[in-house]
Amino acid sequence: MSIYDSLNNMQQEATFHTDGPLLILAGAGSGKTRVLTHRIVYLIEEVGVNPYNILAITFTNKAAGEMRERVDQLVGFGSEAIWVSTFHSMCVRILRRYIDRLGYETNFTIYDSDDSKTLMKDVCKRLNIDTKMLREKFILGEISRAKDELWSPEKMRERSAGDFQGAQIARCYREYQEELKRNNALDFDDLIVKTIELFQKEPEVLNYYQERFQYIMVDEYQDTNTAQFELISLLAKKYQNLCVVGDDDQSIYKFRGANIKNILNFEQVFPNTRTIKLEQNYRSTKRILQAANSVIANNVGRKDKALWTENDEGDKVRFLQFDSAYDEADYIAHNIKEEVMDQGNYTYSDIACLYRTNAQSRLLEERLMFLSVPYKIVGGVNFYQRKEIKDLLAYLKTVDSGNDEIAVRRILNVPRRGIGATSISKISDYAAQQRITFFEALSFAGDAGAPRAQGKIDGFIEMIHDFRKEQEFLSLHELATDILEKTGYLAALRDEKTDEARDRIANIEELINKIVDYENNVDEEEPTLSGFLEEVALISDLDRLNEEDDYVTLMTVHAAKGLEFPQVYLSGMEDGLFPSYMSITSGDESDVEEERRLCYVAITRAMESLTVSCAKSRMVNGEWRNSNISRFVLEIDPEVVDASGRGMALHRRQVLEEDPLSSSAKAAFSRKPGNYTKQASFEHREKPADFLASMGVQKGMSSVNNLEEGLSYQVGDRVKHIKFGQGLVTEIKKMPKDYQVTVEFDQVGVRKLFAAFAKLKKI
DNA sequence: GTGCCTGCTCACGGG
DNA sequence: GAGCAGGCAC
Repeated sequence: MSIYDSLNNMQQEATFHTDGPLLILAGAGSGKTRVLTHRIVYLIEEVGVNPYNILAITFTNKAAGEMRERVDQLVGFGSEAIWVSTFHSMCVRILRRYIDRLGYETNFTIYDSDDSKTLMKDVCKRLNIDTKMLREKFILGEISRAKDELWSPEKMRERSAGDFQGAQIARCYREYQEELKRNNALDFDDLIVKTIELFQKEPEVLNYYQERFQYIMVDEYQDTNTAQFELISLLAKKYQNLCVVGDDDQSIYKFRGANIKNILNFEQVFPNTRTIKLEQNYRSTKRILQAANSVIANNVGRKDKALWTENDEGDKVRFLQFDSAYDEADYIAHNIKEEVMDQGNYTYSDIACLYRTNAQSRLLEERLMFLSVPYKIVGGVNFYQRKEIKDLLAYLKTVDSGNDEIAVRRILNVPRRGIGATSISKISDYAAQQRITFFEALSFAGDAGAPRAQGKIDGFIEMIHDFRKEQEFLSLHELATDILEKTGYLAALRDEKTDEARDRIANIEELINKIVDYENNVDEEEPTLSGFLEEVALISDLDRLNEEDDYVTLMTVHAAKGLEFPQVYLSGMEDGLFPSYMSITSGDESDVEEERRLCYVAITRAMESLTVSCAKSRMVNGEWRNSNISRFVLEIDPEVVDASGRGMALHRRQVLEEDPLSSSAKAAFSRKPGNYTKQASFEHREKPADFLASMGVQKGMSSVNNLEEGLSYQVGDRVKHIKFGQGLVTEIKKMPKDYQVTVEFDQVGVRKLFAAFAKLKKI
């Protein structure tokens, strides 16, 4: 009896085929992750491959985390030597080591799309391009496409001969790359492109990694683009031990340059490829699989295949149409609570709510929170795009290295120091002229033509230098806290005394918590500022720590790829939302086909129970929009659909009776989005006086003594937190400048908080 | 240089 | 609905 006995014939064949190129065409739920992980074990234990020589690439951080876990469980000793990572994090790791050979410093920063946009704005200004006519976003999109295809600015210029707009974009591209380099920064696409450049320019570096990664596996292969394919080809060229796993029906990243030819032409590029098809589904009931199959069958451009299962028939797919998106969200939240609390059929973590766009999470969040149903939103870059978070990160980046102009400029006058836009742009031009960094140029504000600002700027420079010195004896979260205090950033927010400012403070607190999490969980080396910044640059979801907690998962269908849940709610199934308006009106039927594949992915996430819902009317961009039932819903084989549900009207009455906030709840729905601060809004509503009092108490706290007096609670007390709700204080630990309070919250479990930030209030 | 108001634009997905 | 650029008054 071996661990491989549990695999079916095809799975075994894939597992045991270790030498030479291997293409696994794996349908949804056909156990491809099992094959990949077992294959890794087989390589190590039977073939005798050193774990150090294995590379496994996944598409999302979540997938990488899950694969890592499964591999660790199966392999045991030595598994940590295996590289399991996303394309992007693999490239970061390589570039941190060798990018100096391309003339960058190894402590480069990574620009997110907002940073890129800011930079492009500058570039356009410099090139006299009217961004009303030619939008930055459009230019960046074109540049990104060029990078996906590995076109240099030069190549782009050649290709756009005779095309005025194309030529302009090519100019922007060149200028943009120069600016990035001057800032010692890379954007997301550059991570891939520069790694390829490195490999092409430095054969011995390539050789090193070819020797290192003798066995390479790529998951979600259908979503790789040309650049990623080139990268893998380079790495696998020497040993040819490349195993890719993909499913053309689940290709959902065409918008990002995914090139389906990478699958279709694999056998040509890698001769002697062995191709194995996995067609038995182990995940879903027959009816769910039938629903998925009947939808995807409507795609014309696809390889015909037959996914089948030996699983039970299962329940029919439930379909419900509601009057409004409020009703829909409300129903889902109630239904989840009922399933878990009353019927005990499922735990919260068995359940996922999927939707097409991130914006749809707001209503669900609101209702789940109201019913105290624990939930977590996966993905959604919201948190790290918030102004206050970006500000604090910009401070940390500047302290870490002044090279990143975008970061320095972001905070030079935040909070206000009387350094205006005119001075900033003069210094920026001067820096470009002198070929020095913006931060260096700050010392020459006079020469740059802004002599009057020099005094204020010197104060800023000195402050940054002070923080750099402090770094030596402060931990990261202490440094962050110190920055917030000394710059007056927090004080400015506290003085505002608006709901919005309080939300921002809560978000900052969340970031501090994340820093502490990082400090506690970084295993390889010492926690460093650069290390933390690197992590947040690539990971949008640091919250992987509470994995054992029981919560409902909310995410977009894109984010759900590769995952499975016993019970799935698929909401917002309306024409114009899913499939998106853009795909319907583009005139290109293949756009709708990509949406249909996305729908196929959504349906195949469900193992036992699938509820599909839509709303007749929904608030979109400030106005009510009426929609029809999604064409995809109508494509589901009627045999497997139960559309008799009419619980919504009944249910609504019930809600009005038991929900004292329901009138104001509607108003609350229209509050600004804030995945991380919603509870705060409700808390304000309930006890504004308490909340204000706790804000006031915090204001004067700067020294430990003050603070000690200011702590209105002790171990054993029940306290209330604006975000996490109520809980029990289990420990108070004295820290150099603050107290660390451990609280067991009723809803979110144990959290360690800092007294100066956590506005804990005794109840 | 700052703060406030207005009008415009964008509303799909990921690292 | 919300963020942002541009215009304007101070």
